[in-house]
Amino acid sequence: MSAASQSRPLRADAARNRQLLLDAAAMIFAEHGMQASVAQIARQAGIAKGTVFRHFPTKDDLVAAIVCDQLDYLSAAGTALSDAADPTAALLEFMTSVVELQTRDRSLCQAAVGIFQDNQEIQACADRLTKITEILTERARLQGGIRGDVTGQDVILLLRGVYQAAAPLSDRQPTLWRRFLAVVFEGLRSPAAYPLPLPAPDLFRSPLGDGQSPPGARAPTSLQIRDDRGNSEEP
Amino acid sequence: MSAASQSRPLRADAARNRQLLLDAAAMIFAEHGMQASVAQIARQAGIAKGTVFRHFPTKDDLVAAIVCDQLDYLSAAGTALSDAADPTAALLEFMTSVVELQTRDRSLCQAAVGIFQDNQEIQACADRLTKITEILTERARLQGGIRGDVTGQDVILLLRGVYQAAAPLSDRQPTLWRRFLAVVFEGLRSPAAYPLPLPAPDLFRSPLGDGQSPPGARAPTSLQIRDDRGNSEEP
DNA sequence: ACCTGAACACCGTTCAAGT
DNA sequence: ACCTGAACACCGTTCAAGT
Repeated sequence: MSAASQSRPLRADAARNRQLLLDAAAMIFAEHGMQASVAQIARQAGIAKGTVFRHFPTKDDLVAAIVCDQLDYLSAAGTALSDAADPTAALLEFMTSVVELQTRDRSLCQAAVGIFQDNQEIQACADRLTKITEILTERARLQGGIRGDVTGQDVILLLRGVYQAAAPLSDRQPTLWRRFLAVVFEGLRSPAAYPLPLPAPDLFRSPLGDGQSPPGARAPTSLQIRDDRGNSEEP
Repeated sequence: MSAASQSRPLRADAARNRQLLLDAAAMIFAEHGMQASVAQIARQAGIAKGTVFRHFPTKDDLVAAIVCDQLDYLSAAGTALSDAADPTAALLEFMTSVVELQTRDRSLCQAAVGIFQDNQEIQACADRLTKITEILTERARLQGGIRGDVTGQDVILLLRGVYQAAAPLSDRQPTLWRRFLAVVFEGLRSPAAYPLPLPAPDLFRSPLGDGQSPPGARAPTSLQIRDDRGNSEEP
């Protein structure tokens, strides 16, 4: 379902092997994270190691394919909530789903850091997810449930943070992320006591801000105590 | 300075090599993260690869030694702030320092997940840091600056989250973490709109809660929308 | 005691040889 | 076209041989 509509259709055995490979990879990455070996996945799928690299030129590409499926799943979950009666509650429910999936699949969050940057396919999926998150965020913002200077980008990245905050204890306290999600959501709530420092993050094309600029950008430095020479990009 | 006071002193050349090794490792880990190869570090230090494993039985132990130094640095920074005039501002300044160090040294945060669990040395350092963080947190709490159900454990783990949230964009927007730190700190502020779900995390010995129990534990489920069957530990 | 470098079992990746 | 498995350059780790 991920990158199927390319060139001409695969040969029967190739298509079969590809599916076996994807299934095996999804299973093993979910359990052991993306540091699981290609050999292990190939064994699980019942194909030769070399075949893996025929379907995906690099291990990262294989991870990317799996991650894309999950990002799309989250995009769908977000879309389903995009006309909910209570936008703020919908946003929280969406955020819950995102962290929940991360805890179920260890590779999702790991992959985000390493591959996000240059992988084309994952970029497209991430963009879709960002877009729907932006919609949910804006609805909650217009409802007055969350502060005015928060963007969908903020939300997505913060959800990565929520999962990672709880990750060190995930085996001993597997639902601890709910606590941290509550803290973060509390921080997003209206009314805002202090404006956020720095402009909102921008995952998209341009180095910083083009097209529709994010709403709450360029707030004064607020409560930052140490010297923060504001929004200097590259040093 | 880390684990020096063990058994009898090292031979002159061994002590010298150990220091060269630690310096090289600190430099290279900071720059490339802990996935930098042992060979690279040995080369930088000007010693043989085998010598690395004579001083540190495993690569993780080497990482742990470096990380411990940094945890101790943060503990010292926290101690220096433990009698500041404004406890809430002190806590925020401390939190800023912690995230700042993580952005300067990529290995710190990475190591926390993988090694925290079973490494003795790192446990001791982390415990010290947790203790001083607890002190700073309690002072801010008593001042009324942050909500009553937040612990030092929460703060430490959330700081990991703040860094990780900003990590995917750290090369393009290197100070973005300040924005996310502001969101999280806002979530910790008083007064609390809703109580936090789940008991506070507990990095220490016991599976859950012994000795001095954390303050705000066992709050009702608050705003969680989806089914959260509360604080069930192992499923 | 400590250092060294060859050796080992792994890893991701490549590619000639098969069907 | 696609699959296979041997081969390659790497990795962390071990250890006999040196001083």
